[in-house]
Amino acid sequence: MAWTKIKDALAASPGTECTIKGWVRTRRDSKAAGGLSFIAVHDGTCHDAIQVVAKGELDNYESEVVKLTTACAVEVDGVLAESKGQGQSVEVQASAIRVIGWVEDPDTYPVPQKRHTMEYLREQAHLRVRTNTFGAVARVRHALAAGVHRFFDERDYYYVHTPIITGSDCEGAGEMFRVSTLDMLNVPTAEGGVDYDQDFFGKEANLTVSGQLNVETYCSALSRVYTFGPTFRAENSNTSRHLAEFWMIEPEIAFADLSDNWALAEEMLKYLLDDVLTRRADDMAFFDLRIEKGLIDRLKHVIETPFRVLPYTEAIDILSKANKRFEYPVEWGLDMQSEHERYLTEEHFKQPVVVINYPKQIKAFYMRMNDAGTDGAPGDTVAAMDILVPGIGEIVGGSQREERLGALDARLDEMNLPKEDYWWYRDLRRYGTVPHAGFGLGFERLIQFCTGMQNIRDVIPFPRAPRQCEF
RNA sequence: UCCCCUGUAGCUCAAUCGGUAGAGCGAGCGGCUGUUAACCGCUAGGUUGCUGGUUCGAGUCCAGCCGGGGGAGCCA
Repeated sequence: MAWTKIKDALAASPGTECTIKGWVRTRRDSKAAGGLSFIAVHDGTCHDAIQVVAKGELDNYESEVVKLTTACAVEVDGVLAESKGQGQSVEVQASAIRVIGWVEDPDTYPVPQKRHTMEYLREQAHLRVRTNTFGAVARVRHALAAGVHRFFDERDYYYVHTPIITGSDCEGAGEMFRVSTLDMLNVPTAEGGVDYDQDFFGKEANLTVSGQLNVETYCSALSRVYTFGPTFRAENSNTSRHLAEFWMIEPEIAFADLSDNWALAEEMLKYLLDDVLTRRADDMAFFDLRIEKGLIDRLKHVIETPFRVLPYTEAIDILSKANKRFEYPVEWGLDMQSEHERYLTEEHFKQPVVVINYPKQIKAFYMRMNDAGTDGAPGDTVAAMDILVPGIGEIVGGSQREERLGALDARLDEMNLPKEDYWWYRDLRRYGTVPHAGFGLGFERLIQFCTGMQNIRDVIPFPRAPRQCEF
């Protein structure tokens, strides 16, 4: 039962006896000295495969070893030795090779050892993790997720499991997926509409688009909390930066204002970048070499540079004076478009930028109203922030929340939102309300930022997007 | 949802003005070599996304449908 992980075998001393288990990447044969084969075997425990050296004297050399192809599963007994060849320090001199699982038809194996396009591999999502690139993405994704929990745990933030199914339709962050057990061919009606009273929950239910409103309730008792789970948006967006199902990290801090908020976001991003560069140095070196040249330097630059904090009003000023023709208009009160955000973070500042204090009309009802005249703005602003990073654009969106019941109600009225739908959210402002703030970080966009992967569908194991729900 | 590009061997792509379907990689077999993006030779592999139309003749032109990609919007 006991065997050695390839990660450990590669770090062990020559002379060590071991058994490894894994899958064949490549096999190269030599006729020298009665037969000699070099088999690269990987088991996913690290980026590299280990080289197994199989000699012709093995019992099953002619019958099995020389017939091994990419993806065959094998178990190898042997002793570690300093490699006589270039390219690796140690290798396994095999004393026995047992084939655990053959590839039934190597000619039609969908992921042979050759170059593939990302688009093709996306159609082979169940097999693509066997490639260098997707194995590295999977390990980096894990490292980032583990880093998120460690970061928060070290700072006394509690992980709160907010619900996936939500009965409130007031999250207001986009189109939702309906959850229902009603017979679609025979929908019960009442008063001209669907009678949701007969549905599973006795009311309309949807998949969550954000855990924020729920996590605020726990923030109002535990002080520092976060959620980290899947969220769902039924938007018909077809881009390399959007998914219908994606994971989001949403901390919420009590007794905090907007500056505490971006400080936490900046600290977390830098912590995670440093963490992944250290813990997954092998995979990050691969991304730097094969996916995006200069990736590691770019990330180190982000770690070392303080984020630039920029009021929205000032950002509009910079954009309107920029010597650049934009497709969309730049005007105070309009939301910034991708091209504007990209200009600020990629061309003007060339570093992550925290844009704060947006006009209230382009932001959500729960964001805290700023005092009139903040930043010299010509209109009302709210304590919102977006963090923009080169290459991705918006990676974090957050705000200080409106903790004053009167101001919150005024915003609900302004936006024609029925107060009764928000009864439990309003209760938080009635019973021991405190200033608090939080943000959402798109986990897949963070992985894109860390790996240089161009398409968000390639940093999640099984992407869900419009007309894409295979596997 | 909008704009643009695209669909040919397992994969990546050629195929001139509409005139008999090609290569590389991968795979199989053989050769060579402590090999490592190995190398050399041979072999197999095709309803050109689907349906219809124009034509003596369609991978190529036209229409519809389906799939894939890039950009935009929406956002994280």
